[in-house]
Amino acid sequence: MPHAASPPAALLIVRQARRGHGRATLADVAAAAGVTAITVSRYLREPQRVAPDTAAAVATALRQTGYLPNKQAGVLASASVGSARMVAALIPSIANSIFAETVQGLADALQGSGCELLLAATGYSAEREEEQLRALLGWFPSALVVTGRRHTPGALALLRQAQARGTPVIEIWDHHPEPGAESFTQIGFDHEQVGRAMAEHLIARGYRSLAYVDSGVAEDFRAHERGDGFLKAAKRKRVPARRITAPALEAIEAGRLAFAGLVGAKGRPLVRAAAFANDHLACGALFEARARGLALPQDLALLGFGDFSLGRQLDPPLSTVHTPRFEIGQAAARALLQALRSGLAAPDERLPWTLIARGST
Amino acid sequence: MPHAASPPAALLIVRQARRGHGRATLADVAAAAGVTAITVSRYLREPQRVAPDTAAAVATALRQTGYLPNKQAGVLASASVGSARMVAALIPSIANSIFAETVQGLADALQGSGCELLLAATGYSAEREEEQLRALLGWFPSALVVTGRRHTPGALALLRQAQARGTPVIEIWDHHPEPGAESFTQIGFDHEQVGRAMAEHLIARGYRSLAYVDSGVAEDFRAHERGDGFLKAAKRKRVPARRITAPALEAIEAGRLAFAGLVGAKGRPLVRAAAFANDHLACGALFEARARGLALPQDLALLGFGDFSLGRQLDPPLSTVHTPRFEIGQAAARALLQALRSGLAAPDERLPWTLIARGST
DNA sequence: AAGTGCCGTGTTACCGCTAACATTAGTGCG
DNA sequence: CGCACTAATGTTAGCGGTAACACGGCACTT
Repeated sequence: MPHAASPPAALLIVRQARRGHGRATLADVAAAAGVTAITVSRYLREPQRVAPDTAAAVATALRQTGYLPNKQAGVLASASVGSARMVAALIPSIANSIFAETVQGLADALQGSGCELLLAATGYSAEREEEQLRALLGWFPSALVVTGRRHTPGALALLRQAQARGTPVIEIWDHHPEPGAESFTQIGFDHEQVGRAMAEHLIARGYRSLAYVDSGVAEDFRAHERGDGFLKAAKRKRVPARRITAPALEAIEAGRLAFAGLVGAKGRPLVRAAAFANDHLACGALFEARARGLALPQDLALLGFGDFSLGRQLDPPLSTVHTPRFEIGQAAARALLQALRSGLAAPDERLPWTLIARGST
Repeated sequence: MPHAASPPAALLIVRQARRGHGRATLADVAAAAGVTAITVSRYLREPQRVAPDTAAAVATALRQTGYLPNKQAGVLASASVGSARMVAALIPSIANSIFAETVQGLADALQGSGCELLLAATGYSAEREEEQLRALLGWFPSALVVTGRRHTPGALALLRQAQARGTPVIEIWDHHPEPGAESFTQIGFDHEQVGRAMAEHLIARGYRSLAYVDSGVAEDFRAHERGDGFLKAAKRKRVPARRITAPALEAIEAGRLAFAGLVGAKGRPLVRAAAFANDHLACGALFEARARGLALPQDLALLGFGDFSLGRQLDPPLSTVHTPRFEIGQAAARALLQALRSGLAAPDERLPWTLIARGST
């Protein structure tokens, strides 16, 4: 068993400094201002607690030294959860405009409160979500924003742990509270309900055979759920409906190709109307339909999801479901800031969507 | 002057723990494994340096305790720059698909190396960039990725400081090395050159009066530079060219409205060809032109920028400039990882773009 | 005049982890 | 058998900041 080391006195002087960076520290500022570190620290956090002339001296010293606080040290020292003012967000894909806009909303709303955003993409993989979550948690984020309500058991355990420690956990883009099972704050909407509404819209318009063109991304649960709702509603109304899956390609192109599944050998549509997992797919199908000389919506009605700006500009303009994608980010920011302030989990928020009937249905 | 406090011995016991969170620390794991903290720390960083049976005990203890390393503490302790494995990125807008894809490329390429991404949007404002930069630097990121080569003096000073301390600084989406002025690693392309190529393409096609429709975003320097190059090249070839500015709206809509500036009172085009700051603007103009019954490209040729998937699907398909938007992110990640490993600034990279002539010119 | 309370600032310890050095046992070698 | 050397682990002292408490001085009581 090793014994206690007795360091030679000279060593204390020899030991070289471990600071690799050249940045000014609180102590440097304090020295310049003729006070101690804690006074500078107080000035920065509660300026009214230091005397006016001390404050002036500190302010000067801060300017002279170009001090930038080391947040790592700050978080470590005030170990209370939430002090980090850093929010970790996990989304399926950054390149997907839907999530990009949500992140924009989140970032915008956090900006004012001095929170930084730690972002990671899961590529729609639950396993990668868990992995990323583990990495992000290493930074002790003040809050966690994850997409959807489906997680691996491991990820779920991590999220629950975090929540138990007082770190708000927000699930975005979904709203499906399960009675009994306590869960995290959900901010979004019910995708099955949207799917039902899509089917009901088409049926109300008089279309009597339907299709739902699902996303080619196997783990896009929310798109699948809309499909479930769609088929369920059609079944209830006794209208035949099928589900086909788009190829896993760039979405407009995928929509073009998926169109093949909607027409028979003679090029005539097999269904009267089709709903799509997203507007890009629908636009692709619309382009293809037009290229083949179909009259829309007489020969085939098309209904998108997402209300991307493109759909509005087409001929006929695409009927679609407007989603609060920017608002989800904003609401998530509001919810987590409130949770941080109050210490209580923020309430779920069901955000409104709208089915916008334009020319294509 | 206050004196040194002499804490009563009892106090040492009474003092409550400052740990607010309930997470296992290295010491907890060490206790469970019957070793000291440093051994666990070694196991995690250089497993080959601990004896096999110790390693086994530590591994078990890690599993039992569900230990997650506290990266704040780790970074603080190993104060060497770059140890954070966290990259801060500043982009104009997350919602803009161009930058979203770049961030996706960055995130994808960083993923493997265990780097986290700290993201902030500047909203195309240089002042906000400086502000955000200041905030991000508080986390001691291992590397900085900023967009473009124009910064406020304050931001520039911060970037230079960071670089001087050994933090790689990468400017993306631009490539315009100024001889003499040493700057940061630039990864992108020369926008003025692209603008020239756009004009030359249109002139080569035989169009003898041109317009450049600039972005409505006042601080989109790169779009302006393309316009500069465009006008310069036209002037050199003695072809009349004007610059008009799109309204600051959603881009497709803005393109529709900008179209008004391209036609005279009688609805006839004032120019033979127009180039646009981005594909969305061009698509908007294309929609409007088609709606007014113009023949494209006979009555008016349209040239976009960016090669968004939409343009490929239109009739006529949009001629455009393909940009390496995903690759810029990837290259930035590669560059900064290399810089971190080597300790030297990574070399500039000029990434290739391509002018793709489709049907609209 | 002594007690009370507050104001402004300082001292100390500690957050969780790691660099630097210390210490022990074991191994090879002349 | 003593010595150098290595392998494995430990001790100590930080990193830069903040919580908790200490303490002198002053104003205000009574």
